[in-house]
Amino acid sequence: MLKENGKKYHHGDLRATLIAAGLEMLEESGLEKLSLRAIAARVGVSHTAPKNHFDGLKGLLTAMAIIGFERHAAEMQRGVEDAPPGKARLHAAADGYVRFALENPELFKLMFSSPLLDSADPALIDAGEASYGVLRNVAHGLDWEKADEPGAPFRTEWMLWSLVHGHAMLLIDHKLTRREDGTPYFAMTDLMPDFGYRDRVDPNDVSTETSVEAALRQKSRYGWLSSD
Amino acid sequence: MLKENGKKYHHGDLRATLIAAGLEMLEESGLEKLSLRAIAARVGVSHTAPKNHFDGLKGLLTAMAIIGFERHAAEMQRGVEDAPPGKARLHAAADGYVRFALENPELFKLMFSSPLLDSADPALIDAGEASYGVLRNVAHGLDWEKADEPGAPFRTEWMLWSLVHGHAMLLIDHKLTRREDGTPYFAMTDLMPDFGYRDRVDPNDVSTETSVEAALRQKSRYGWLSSD
DNA sequence: AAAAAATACTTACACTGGAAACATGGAGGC
DNA sequence: GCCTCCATGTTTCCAGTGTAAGTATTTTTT
Repeated sequence: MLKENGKKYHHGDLRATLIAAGLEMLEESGLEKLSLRAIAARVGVSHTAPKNHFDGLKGLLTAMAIIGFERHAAEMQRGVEDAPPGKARLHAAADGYVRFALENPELFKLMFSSPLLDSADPALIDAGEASYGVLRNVAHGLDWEKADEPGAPFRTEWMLWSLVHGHAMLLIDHKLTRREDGTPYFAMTDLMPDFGYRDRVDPNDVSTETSVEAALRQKSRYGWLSSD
Repeated sequence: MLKENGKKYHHGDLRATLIAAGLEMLEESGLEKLSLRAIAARVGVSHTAPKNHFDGLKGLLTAMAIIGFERHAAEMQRGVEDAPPGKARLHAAADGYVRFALENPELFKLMFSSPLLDSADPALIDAGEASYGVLRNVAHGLDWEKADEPGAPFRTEWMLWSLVHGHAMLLIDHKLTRREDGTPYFAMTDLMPDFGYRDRVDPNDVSTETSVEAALRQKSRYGWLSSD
């Protein structure tokens, strides 16, 4: 019933506890030093116990990345909802994207470290798409020179995503100088041309979609691929 | 003199051979599966032999990343020199940046995986700055709404770098759909607003530099930091 | 020729993730 | 109440990793 150390043989909610401990240790010691054995030890369980809940280390990391994408989406969505409709929402989403990356650098790197994750996990793909969807919604309001050229709206989505993701990555890797307090010198707004904004654009309206765009949308799941 | 297997005790040029073998195996099997022992085995040498030429695995990976930055710079520079002065050089450099990343995805990831590298290595920093310098030279010709706002030219450099780097990263991580033949759907030109271009801008002309920009330049070494 | 330095090897250690066999305890059927 | 089933966690073992210490060999210098 009770083991000599007072702990029960069955943990109760080992799966959630392992994920939480993993997320803690991830930001504490970095992705490189994270090990299955260390996480299990912190929880007070043998290093093979996680096998019952995850498919090895890769499975645990994947579960952690899913939480990451959910928080990432929430961080952006919160800003979007607090901002008035229009261009302010574009800026809120973009800044939220970078803010999350700066506040959770190791988790952010994990989320985009495909070789360590089970890229085929449907839950991971869904979480990633949901996160990307927030950015996608504001990108569809963007008005610029190439907003009506062939391949739009992917052209617009991917331009915005590349800009935001690149800035986040370069900041995390310490390739871009920051201020004394660690904040970036430029907000995403400062690095964006003064795009126009079309209000009330429905990203799911496919009535004007060309055949090429439709094929792209089917195939790409809005930019996310299910496997490498 | 000769060992029983016919090989000499001294290799001759072990350092260069290890780097070459590491670069081969990197693109063959990926960064995750790369090990010091495997590289040494391919060269036909004991797994501790590299210790005489590199500071452990981190040292070897750093040497490989330096080669990577040199090739990266060369790939961009080649395109720049073949293009006529002006905006064409911007496009050539940007496309070269992405092309290198797509042709050497594992090496590119290694170059920006700071925890695996010796970020303080002066040779690594120099190589990284030289590579960034190619992009920086064309960025200084860019003319856009914010080319004269506070913080320029860093504002312009970092905007361009973020856009290009983000697109390369997302393509490598298979987050953006590609064409059947593996090439991206959009060239960097397609993802850039129609920037104007000012010919004959000298990026090293500091005569009009503000004090803030000067401080940034001193501190950042043009965006590259020597340590994490 | 002798001494010194560079280079590579052998051995050993503390880690890692994973597989296999075993122990425990809760849940549902009788 | 009892008993079996099975989810859960443990123990033990294995192959593989990077690194350090001490040793052997070759080259270079003195």
